[in-house]
Amino acid sequence: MLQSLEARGELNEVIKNRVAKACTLLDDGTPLFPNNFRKNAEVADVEARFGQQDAEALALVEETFTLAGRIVGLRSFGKLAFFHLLDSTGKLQICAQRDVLGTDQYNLFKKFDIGDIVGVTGRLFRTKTGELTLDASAVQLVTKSFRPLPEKYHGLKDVEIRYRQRYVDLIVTERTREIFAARTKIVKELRRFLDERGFLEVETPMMQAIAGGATAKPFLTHHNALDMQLFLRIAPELYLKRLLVGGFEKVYEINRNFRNEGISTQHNPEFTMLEFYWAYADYRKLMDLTEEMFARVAKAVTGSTVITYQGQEVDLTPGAWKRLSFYESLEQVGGYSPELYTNYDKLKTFIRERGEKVIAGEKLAKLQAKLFDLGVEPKLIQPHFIYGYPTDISPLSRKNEADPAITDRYELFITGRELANAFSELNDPMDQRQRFADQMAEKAAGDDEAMPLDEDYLRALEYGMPPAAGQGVGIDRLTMLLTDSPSIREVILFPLLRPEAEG
RNA sequence: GGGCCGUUAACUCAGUGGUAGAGUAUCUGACUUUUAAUCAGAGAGUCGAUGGUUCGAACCCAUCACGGCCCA
Repeated sequence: MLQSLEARGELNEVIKNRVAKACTLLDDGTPLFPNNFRKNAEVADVEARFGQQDAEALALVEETFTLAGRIVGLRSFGKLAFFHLLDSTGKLQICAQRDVLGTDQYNLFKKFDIGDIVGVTGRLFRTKTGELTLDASAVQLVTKSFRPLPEKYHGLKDVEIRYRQRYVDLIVTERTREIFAARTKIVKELRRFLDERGFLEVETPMMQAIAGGATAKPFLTHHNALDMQLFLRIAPELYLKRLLVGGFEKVYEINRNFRNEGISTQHNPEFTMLEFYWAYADYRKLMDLTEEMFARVAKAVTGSTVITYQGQEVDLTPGAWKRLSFYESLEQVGGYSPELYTNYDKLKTFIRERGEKVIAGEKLAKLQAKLFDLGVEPKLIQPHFIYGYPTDISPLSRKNEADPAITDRYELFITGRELANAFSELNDPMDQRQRFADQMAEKAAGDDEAMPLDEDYLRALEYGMPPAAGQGVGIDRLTMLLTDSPSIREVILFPLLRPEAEG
């Protein structure tokens, strides 16, 4: 181990000391990585049972507890020491006294380091300062730690180390542990919400021969035995809708999508989406369901439907959500006139002047979408459903019956970001074939994000897909919102980073 | 892809051209109720990398790497 550390230039004084100490432990017959230790309690249980009891009440408790965890924050006084034991449920103070442990056990304890995983047994008491503490009558080394933990007060600040060595971040940053616990809670609560309503959770292919269901660049991979080019999926949409054809009326999937695009505070190449489809419903019904769903999850995670994100209050209480059509939002929120957004040349100039790229031959609807991104989206802080998107940029959505130039589709915006995309599904195979054809034309014209034609999907529609509404919800962004995290990397355990520089 | 900022001890950070600093952590000693324990002492560095300017570079210049924020 020393040689490999030396070779990587990571060997320092502290590690050398710890290795030397470990050697003396081994010489004394103390294994560094034993597997015979068994605990019988967890910090949170102890806290829950005795957290409220005073010193007198605790003195009457004869039960002993055996806990395991990592030593964090050691304060030593010669023949007495206090430290905190961190397990997956929390922290508990441990008191190690020579008079209680005996000289041999105490001397053994003195060889432990901050960061070591240890087992302790003892009774509970309350210290002079009133903290619930376990008075150790036995200690055991469970796992030796050779690397020093970051500074106890400032913690780990270097975001690069926090993301690359998330294991260290999780040990020392309580907030990080909270965020990922919240993330799990969010996903569980979404599942519960959908399960209660009869939705069936399914898993559809992540490796797809045709990457459809969204407009995005895919990752390419290869299957050796079949000698076949495959894409990592950009969306599960077309497979989930095949299941509607197959007769499942309510389905959902929570899983990863992969999009080969830039990285930012709101984009990670792999991200998690909830997509669900509901037969015999339409996009209006989904709006109601979504308000209820978000409120439910917010309440489960934060305790309230009114939350704070980066200092701004956001009201997720059902009924408080605004509904605005796409064109209304351009006028009312963006302050743009129809003279601007319906005039192709004017709009093109306007957008270019504001630094957005315009590709030659782009349709008016695409320019309108860019105008929306520029001047409307950032202003939608409170929850807004923006509905009635142009048909040209909604190739899988059902056309509005009164106006075929727009679709029965909405996007949900909160804190100036898109959180969800939903629509009444297009189930007319002839219309869908035409939309794919339009997309292929755009692809030919140079739009490398345009959707490919999926012949098998059309075949499925030709068997008949019931009218349905479906929605995709970005789980990472929802987690950002509910954990008040400014960057998507704060809510992804191992965000994508370039390889570490050598040496 | 572009702009700005960062990279100094294990961690958090000072250090604007003249021998590399502090706190924490570590080691030694004292200490049985601390919780950023306290007190005394010690050790610990490829100043991200490479090149250049200079008598002399952590510091100035160039290139590169990694990261952050903003823009595309």
